[in-house]
Amino acid sequence: MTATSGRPQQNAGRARVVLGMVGDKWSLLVVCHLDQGPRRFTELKRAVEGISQRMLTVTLRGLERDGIVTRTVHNVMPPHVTYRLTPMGKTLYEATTPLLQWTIKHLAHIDAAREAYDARTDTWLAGSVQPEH
Amino acid sequence: MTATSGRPQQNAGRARVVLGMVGDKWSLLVVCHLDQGPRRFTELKRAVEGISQRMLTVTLRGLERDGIVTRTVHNVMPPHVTYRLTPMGKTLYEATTPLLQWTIKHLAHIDAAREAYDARTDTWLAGSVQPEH
DNA sequence: CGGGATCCCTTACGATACTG
DNA sequence: CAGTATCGTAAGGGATCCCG
Repeated sequence: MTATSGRPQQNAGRARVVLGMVGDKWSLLVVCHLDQGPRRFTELKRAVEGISQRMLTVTLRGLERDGIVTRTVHNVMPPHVTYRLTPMGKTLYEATTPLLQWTIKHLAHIDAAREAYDARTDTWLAGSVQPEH
Repeated sequence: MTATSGRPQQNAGRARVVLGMVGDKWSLLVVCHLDQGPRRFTELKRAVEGISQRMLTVTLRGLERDGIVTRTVHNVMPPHVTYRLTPMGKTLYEATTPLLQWTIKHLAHIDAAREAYDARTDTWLAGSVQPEH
């Protein structure tokens, strides 16, 4: 048997839960940065390149709801809010490590596979359609 | 340092690649089933509950393009096509194992966190609006 | 500073019908 | 059997404005 026991249906079903949590565009990015230590909203906004303010809010709310991060509000002016990983959040990030490692290891191979596939596909298209007269 | 070395920006950037591959609704499900051995199109269709014929095709094409599965056509009538994991596909699935394990371990805690969060949120909403009558 | 509310566009996805 | 083609809907996500 493989490392994960049980029927594939079960495994995969569970997998959907994690993917629902960190499978989106930004969650893992944010978790990754929070693994470095607590961060404030604007710090994250700057650190996570390309994220919009709206998506940072949405992402953080989702992570908070799932118990991955905690949100701490210090009632001062101007507002001061810090986000940090929960212990569970820490373990979640650690659990993604093999996947990170895998990606780094296979990145070149993946790119090659894609180019090869696209080249095949493009050729078929070019060959099936007659260049107009 | 954590298990993954390098700057978070790098790690997370790589993570996006894997998530782009298996972060969608069906890919990991399909990979999971193919880990059991080669399968035919209709076998997968039946095995992966709820997947539409269209999404199975789309998913398989994507996995094929990324070098995760191979598609083998036997030219007979009726058509006979088998899909199987590539060696790289095997290792990808293995790399997801910790995440599966993590999910199984923390599922109850996640549900609890969600309910607690939702309860808090609902209370706030209920408190701000007066019950009519 | 740390958001919420709104608008709008692009994808992902599902249902259905047709085909070699 | 193993798809392709087409359509409609829902969700994801970005840009912008506003507010305590």
